Amino acid sequence: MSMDFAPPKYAQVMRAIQERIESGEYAPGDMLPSETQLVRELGVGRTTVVRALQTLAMQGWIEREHGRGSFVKGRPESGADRVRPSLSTAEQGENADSLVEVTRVPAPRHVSRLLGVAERTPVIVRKRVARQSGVPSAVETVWIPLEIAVGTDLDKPEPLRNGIRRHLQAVKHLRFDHITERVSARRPTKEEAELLGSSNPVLGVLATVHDPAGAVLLAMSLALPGSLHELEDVFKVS
Amino acid sequence: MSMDFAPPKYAQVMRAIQERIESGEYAPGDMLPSETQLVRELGVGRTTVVRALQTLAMQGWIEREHGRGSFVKGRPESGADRVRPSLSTAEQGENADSLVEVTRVPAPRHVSRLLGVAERTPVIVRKRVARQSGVPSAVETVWIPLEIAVGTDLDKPEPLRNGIRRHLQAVKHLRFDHITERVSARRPTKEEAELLGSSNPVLGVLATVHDPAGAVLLAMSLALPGSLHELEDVFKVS
DNA sequence: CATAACCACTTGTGCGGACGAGTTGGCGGA
DNA sequence: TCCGCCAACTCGTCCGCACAAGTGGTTATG
Repeated sequence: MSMDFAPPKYAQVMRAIQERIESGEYAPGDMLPSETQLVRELGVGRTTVVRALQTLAMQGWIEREHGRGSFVKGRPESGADRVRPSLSTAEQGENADSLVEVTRVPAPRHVSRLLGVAERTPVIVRKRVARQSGVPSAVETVWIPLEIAVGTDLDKPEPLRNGIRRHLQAVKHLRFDHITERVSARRPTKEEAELLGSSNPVLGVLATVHDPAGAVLLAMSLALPGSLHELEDVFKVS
Repeated sequence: MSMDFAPPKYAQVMRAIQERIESGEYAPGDMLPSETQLVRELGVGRTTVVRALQTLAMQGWIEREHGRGSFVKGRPESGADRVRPSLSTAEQGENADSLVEVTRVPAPRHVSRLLGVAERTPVIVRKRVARQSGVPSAVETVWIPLEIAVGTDLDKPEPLRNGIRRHLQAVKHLRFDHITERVSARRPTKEEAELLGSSNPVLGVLATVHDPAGAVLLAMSLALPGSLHELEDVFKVS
């Protein structure tokens, strides 16, 4: 009668141990019960316990030392995902305020390079201003090839409430697979300076969005005022 | 007689399959031999084959589909490690040309924050200029607490041939565990502008280096001219 | 002809047992 | 006292077997 969908036992063992770590019952540095003890306590085979422990070790929850035991390390840090400005730009919903203009122009040289099309091929440009509590905090310029934009609302001057990624996903089933992003420092262009209300240095982000096959779906150029944005990153040495 | 150090069998199975993928014998999309076939071919138990295949799947070499088979995906991409300017600064060897000055000064406010010491605590400052084919490409200012610098050559105005990390490792057995890095855009300071020969916008990098316990070993502030540096990053969506 | 049952294949999970090897502490002999 | 050996513990690997469950093609049935 019951749905009776049981996760595999080794996963249950993992969960049990993770919960004890998170609750503090097993503190960092503590030795875990030995495999044999866990077998008795949990009523499963050693194969199962070992599989659970080895997976936890791979994920960084515990450390295993041959001949000594298994030791708690703590909840693994997720690698502290960096903030990805281009990803926010792809996700962010638009409103009448943020959308500056939508035009169709021949692709300038640097954009045609990013999109992999011939120079001066017509492309759609969506220009937007992101604001934080009213203050302009970024100018986002998105370049979309016509083949991609056709049949969507990307070339229409109305705000996309759900953002670019969700719109393309819903209307044309296009999947954003990965993004390459290049960050530098530069002066804002004249237009960016006007929209931002300042010509102080900006972080210039150039990004291309790719589908699973690696083809470029669209490109974007962001101007983030240096006084408002810091991109933080934590990483292990060697 | 022989050293006769044999890696575990499951690792040998993994290697065998990886090699066949890299050689092209198994092309992306191909179905791998079934577990039973591998058992017969390689003369090991199914447990061993399964462990190898499941590990390969976790690492992204292959995909496994219940009831259908295992399929080649290809060599997993390493996540395309981003360039870490602060890491280069820690590793880079110095020479008479690059070292600008080594002084002892009271920590200014923002540095004392980074180092977690009281304002105006004396600290060592090493200032260097990185060059690429003669052109100044970065100004690197490193701030080191006295406790760390004592007993090392960090407070001496001679170039450290092997770089800061290796020097601290060799002399005081201090291990660099992780680094947090914050990137922004700003104008260079007057001194940076002089050393760089330009006052165009720079990427400003503030970084702190931590030991395994999380304690701050040193801090650094880098000025990378925007016209010379792009930080590239590739990442998966969602 | 459409459908259902069946079969041969695949991977997923689980058990018990076995042996190897590293670690630790205690016990006895020198 | 000091040192070496050994037993008892730990994890690492491997095996054979078993059964569940998903997939795809063939065959029997209505």
